Amino acid sequence: MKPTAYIRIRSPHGEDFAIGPGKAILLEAIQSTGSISAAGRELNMSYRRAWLLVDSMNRCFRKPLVDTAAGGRSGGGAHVTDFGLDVLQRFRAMEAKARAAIDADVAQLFHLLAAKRR
Amino acid sequence: MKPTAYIRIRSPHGEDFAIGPGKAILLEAIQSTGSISAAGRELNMSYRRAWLLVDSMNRCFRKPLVDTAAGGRSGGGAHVTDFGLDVLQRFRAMEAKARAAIDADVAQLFHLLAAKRR
DNA sequence: CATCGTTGTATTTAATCATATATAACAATA
DNA sequence: TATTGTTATATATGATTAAATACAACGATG
Repeated sequence: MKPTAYIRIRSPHGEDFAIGPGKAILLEAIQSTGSISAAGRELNMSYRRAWLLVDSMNRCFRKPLVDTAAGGRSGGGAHVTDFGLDVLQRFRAMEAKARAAIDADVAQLFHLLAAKRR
Repeated sequence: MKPTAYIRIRSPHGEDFAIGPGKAILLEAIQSTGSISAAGRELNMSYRRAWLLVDSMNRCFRKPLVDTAAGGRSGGGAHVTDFGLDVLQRFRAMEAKARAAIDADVAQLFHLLAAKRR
């Protein structure tokens, strides 16, 4: 297993991060499942935790990344807004660029890491 | 205040990170103070926490990044090894490269963030 | 050999975070 | 209007993490 470089963007105000690897995955799970609770189940996290992450994202950015609706035949649901999709794509693009920029360095650093846990 | 992109390197084995922004700052504080406890005081963290971070680094890598000595006139101390300095410089270089690679994207993303906390 | 401040470790206490559980509001549909 | 599964929220319990405290070992020096 290769070492991995993670990047995350801290909001200029507040304490929490605007977006990172975990929130990106959650957005993608909401996209594919159509609800916060289903996404939470898929990612093995409690509904509360998933909701909290969504709420944090929606509050960090100018506009909601996820729109929600309670009620209806299927109980309701959630979907990633166009704005949310834009942010997600930007984040993934940034990840890719950062990774490409330090790929060789990560490989070198790998050789400095201990072979086994100790 | 501008939003900041953080990168950290996860060790290929184990759960903890090999190095990240916090450990880099700690290494620099050990460099300038000559001891783990003084570095901890400078960074407003408990000695235990600072020691735990140092121990984690030393175990993640092939060789110690910090050498320690107990006893002596001044009680003892710690210093960043040549190997540790190499790792630190590599990390700072990776940070700089990653930052340069996504600098423009971070600036754009800034405009998508909420102006005030909400 | 007594002193010094640090390292390394253990133990206890406090604080924080995560999970589990419960429940009201919701709105489309049969 | 009864049913449905979700959203949104509150509360309580458990788990995890962090801090506070204590103390033995260390070794150069006077």
